[in-house]
Amino acid sequence: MNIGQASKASGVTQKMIRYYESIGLIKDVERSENGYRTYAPNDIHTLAFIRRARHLGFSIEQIQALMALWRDEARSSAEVKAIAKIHIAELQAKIEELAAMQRTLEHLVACCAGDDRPDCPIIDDLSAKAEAPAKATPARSNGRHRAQPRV
Amino acid sequence: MNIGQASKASGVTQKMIRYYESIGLIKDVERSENGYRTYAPNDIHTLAFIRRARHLGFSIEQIQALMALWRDEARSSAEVKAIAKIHIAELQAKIEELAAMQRTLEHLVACCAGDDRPDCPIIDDLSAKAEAPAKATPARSNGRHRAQPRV
DNA sequence: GATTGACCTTACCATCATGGGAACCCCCAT
DNA sequence: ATGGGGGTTCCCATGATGGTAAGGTCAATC
Repeated sequence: MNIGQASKASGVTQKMIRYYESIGLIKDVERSENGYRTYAPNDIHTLAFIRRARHLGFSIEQIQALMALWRDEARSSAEVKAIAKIHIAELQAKIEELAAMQRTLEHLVACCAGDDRPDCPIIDDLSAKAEAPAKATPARSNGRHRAQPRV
Repeated sequence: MNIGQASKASGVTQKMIRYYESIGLIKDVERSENGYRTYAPNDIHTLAFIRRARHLGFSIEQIQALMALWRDEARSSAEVKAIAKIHIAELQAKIEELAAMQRTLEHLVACCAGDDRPDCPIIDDLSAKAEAPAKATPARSNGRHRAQPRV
């Protein structure tokens, strides 16, 4: 099975299949005489595993660990669970970060008339020089740790 | 005021100040004879604006639009509000995507014994070949549009 | 006057996972 | 032999950020 077939069967793009091979996430696959990569059903299975793990937001590094456990007959489910729990915590952190932004914005939007006049609490907030906190949403610990968050 | 002072005063790293200049988000600033960038209080204000907008998760492109409105005396608050609403929707979409991952993972983790034995529903799910959906979380439309989500 | 150290400059590389495209090779059918 | 639909490698781009190296500048201290 060539890479095009493997891509369709696994749902992973050809581009990414080659990338996963190049970074060692999957082993270098057999080549036929013309240099084409040749995939066995087992390889497709592996690729689909990766696709599903990516779909759940696992990083390549985490997937590497998961695949090692997958192959390991003597694994303990505790190890797998630990990785999953870490990822859940990562997702939770990210969600909270985004939700905090959203909350602030919702508040500002609610305060903004949204008409033809230039007066705008959103702009005011962004251009504010360390004003006193608003009374409507008091002392809410919204975990601002990074000044420049990666979004 | 040199870039170091400007960085401290605005909370934007020197690196990012130069970057913002290079991409045209802020105008090329005055240079003193030795080639050092020189910042006026107004520039600091602009940088702080950018920092706060980034903190709310606005993209550089959106910030460009927000800053144009900020400078525009004849702006309508509706224009600002529109940008903010778009961003709120983006945040919402992202949050839902992550929450869907989290929900699935929570379910799998709850099903996993997490002991010394290798049997693991998490691994089983990842390596599954298009099984029937679980009954515990039925037919939930969790918006899976991208096969390989950017997380 | 010379050295030190804090500051500034540009330029390049790395991140993370992914897509796009060019230039080229291979195979099969018309 | 020509065309088309595979495949291959290599380079570049994304977005926003950090790191580092090699060098210029300045003020203070020895």
